[in-house]
Amino acid sequence: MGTWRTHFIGELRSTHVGQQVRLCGWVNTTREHGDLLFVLVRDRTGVAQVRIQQSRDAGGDSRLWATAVELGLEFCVRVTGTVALRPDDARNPDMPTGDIEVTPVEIEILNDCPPLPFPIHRETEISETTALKYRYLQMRRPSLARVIRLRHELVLCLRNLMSGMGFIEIETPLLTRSTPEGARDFLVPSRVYPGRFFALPQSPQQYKELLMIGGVDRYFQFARCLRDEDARADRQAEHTQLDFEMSFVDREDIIEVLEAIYGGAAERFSSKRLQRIPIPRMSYHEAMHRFGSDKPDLRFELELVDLSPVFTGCSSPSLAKAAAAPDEVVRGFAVPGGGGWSRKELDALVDPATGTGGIAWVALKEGALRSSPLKSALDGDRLDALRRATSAGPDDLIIVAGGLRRKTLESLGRVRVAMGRKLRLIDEDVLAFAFIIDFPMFEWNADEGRLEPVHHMFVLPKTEHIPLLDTAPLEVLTTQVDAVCNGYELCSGSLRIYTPALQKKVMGLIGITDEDAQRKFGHLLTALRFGAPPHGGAAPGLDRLLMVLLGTDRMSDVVAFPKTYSGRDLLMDAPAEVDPAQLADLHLRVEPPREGV
RNA sequence: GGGGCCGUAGUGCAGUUUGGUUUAACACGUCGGCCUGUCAAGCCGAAGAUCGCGGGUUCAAAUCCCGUCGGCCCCGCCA
Repeated sequence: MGTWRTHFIGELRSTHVGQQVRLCGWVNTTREHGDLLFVLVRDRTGVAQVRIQQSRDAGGDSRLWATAVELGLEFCVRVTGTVALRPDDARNPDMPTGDIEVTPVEIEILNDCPPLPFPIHRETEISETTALKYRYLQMRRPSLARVIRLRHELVLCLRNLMSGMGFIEIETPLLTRSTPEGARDFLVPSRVYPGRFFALPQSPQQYKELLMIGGVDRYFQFARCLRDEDARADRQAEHTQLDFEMSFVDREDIIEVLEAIYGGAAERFSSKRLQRIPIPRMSYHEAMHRFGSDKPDLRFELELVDLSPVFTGCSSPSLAKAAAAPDEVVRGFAVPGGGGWSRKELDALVDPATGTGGIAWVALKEGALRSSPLKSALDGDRLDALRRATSAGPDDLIIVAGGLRRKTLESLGRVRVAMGRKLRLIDEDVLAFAFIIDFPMFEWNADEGRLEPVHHMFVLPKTEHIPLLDTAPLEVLTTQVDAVCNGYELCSGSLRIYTPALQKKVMGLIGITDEDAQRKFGHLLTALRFGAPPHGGAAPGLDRLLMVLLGTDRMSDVVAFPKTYSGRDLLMDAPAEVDPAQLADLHLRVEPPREGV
């Protein structure tokens, strides 16, 4: 405990009565009653009451009183005194330390404190700007303090778990090289090599493969991953992954590790119950077609169904085409009770700015068509067929979309989630984990006219699909496995390509020339030649895991010092300009932003 | 790159739709006073706001318009 203090405040109980204690902390609140003053002092473990009396004839101490009345909120103090039992009628059963109070012999003001930008002891809402600027004060509030502590305990638990399973923790460089593909890199200019740059890692992907080639066999690390892309509520420029990799394994072995991680974390750190045990698996194809997402929220239904038969040969040219074309779909679902929604509510469903363009709706009233932009296409018995296909009730709303497969399914998926929220179908006490498997290897990038990897170029295809690389690369499925929960992607993993020939072939398919491959990935291709073992791994995101365990939808709620939506650090005021001499050292010259670029 | 919401004392907010009876309200905090068992203590009083910034419309702007800055959220982006 050291010499500064004898006890943590939150541990004081009636068993300490009579003991001399010395406590350090902050003034949580003060309450003055003429001759009697109550000061609540708080440290990270809790709050306890200190009682000071003024009148000497009642045992008061004028010097002590003079100090005590000076105390303001959040003064940093040390209190030396005796733990006393409170009178029976003055105990506070709502307070862990509510049976006792401290009678001080000395109160030392270690540091005073100006009026606060926001209250600490009362957890009022704070604007994001103020909260982030004074994050160290927000951290004194029990709610954030608890999250930060929980994050530590989760990390500790996972570290022990990984070590127990034979993984060893290895740090990989933060200063590394930029590689093509993937997100935009954060760059660090080299002073020693003019015109050259380090990149901060988007993930330790190549290093961990090199560790396997190095015979490490089982590696893990809590890795910071940095990507210079725009934020989302669940996405910061930097985040942490429990990165791991293992040799001589199948996909099943990776899933086993992930089950241990997620099972352990959910059991120890969440009061929510697992929806299904063991964690169910679903193919990418099934997830996209049933839920319109590769990270489906399985806490509610509203599943997408095939509506092609309903619209085959209908009078709407786009739906008729979508029902027939092999690369298009027509799907939809019924929204219970949505038939009576206003035109405004219905129009809000279809907004290209929110990624729900191309959505159509059919509003029913007492089983009949109330209104729909598809009215003319629902001639004859098509309306009945649509009702049957979606199992729609008489006053439901039916959501319909047809068009290019991926875009249409994703639009439907967004509407599905919006409807799940609007109708409050989501059970907040559930953790609906799933493993998504059998991802395609590539998707077609129409803008650039080339194949690009769905995950990354190191993913090993399923063995039986390797021949398809030559004949039908878009049909190749891989060993990738994603862990999802409550609509969030928590983790991505896979077996990796471990022969130089296959790796070169995949690089060629995505348009990397042999020359480029050698220049940018020569280190890896060379390493693969030296008896690289079959290997694979995954990288569970720590921040997102905490989010679902705690039930928050904002990553900044689980990070000690988060950035703003636009990527600034309001506390340190970063990014910031630097001294011209620093730029000169780095051989850099700053040009003002160009207009309209 | 595109779209939406927000910005009013230290903090959180009302007022903005329909410009003028508003001296910009309320709560917490701050300051002063009262109070011997409070625990979101209570009671009385006071100070504290060029309504994010710039421009415009108008007899008159927190309120309407344009621009800009900042925060939040979505699409794109994020292997």
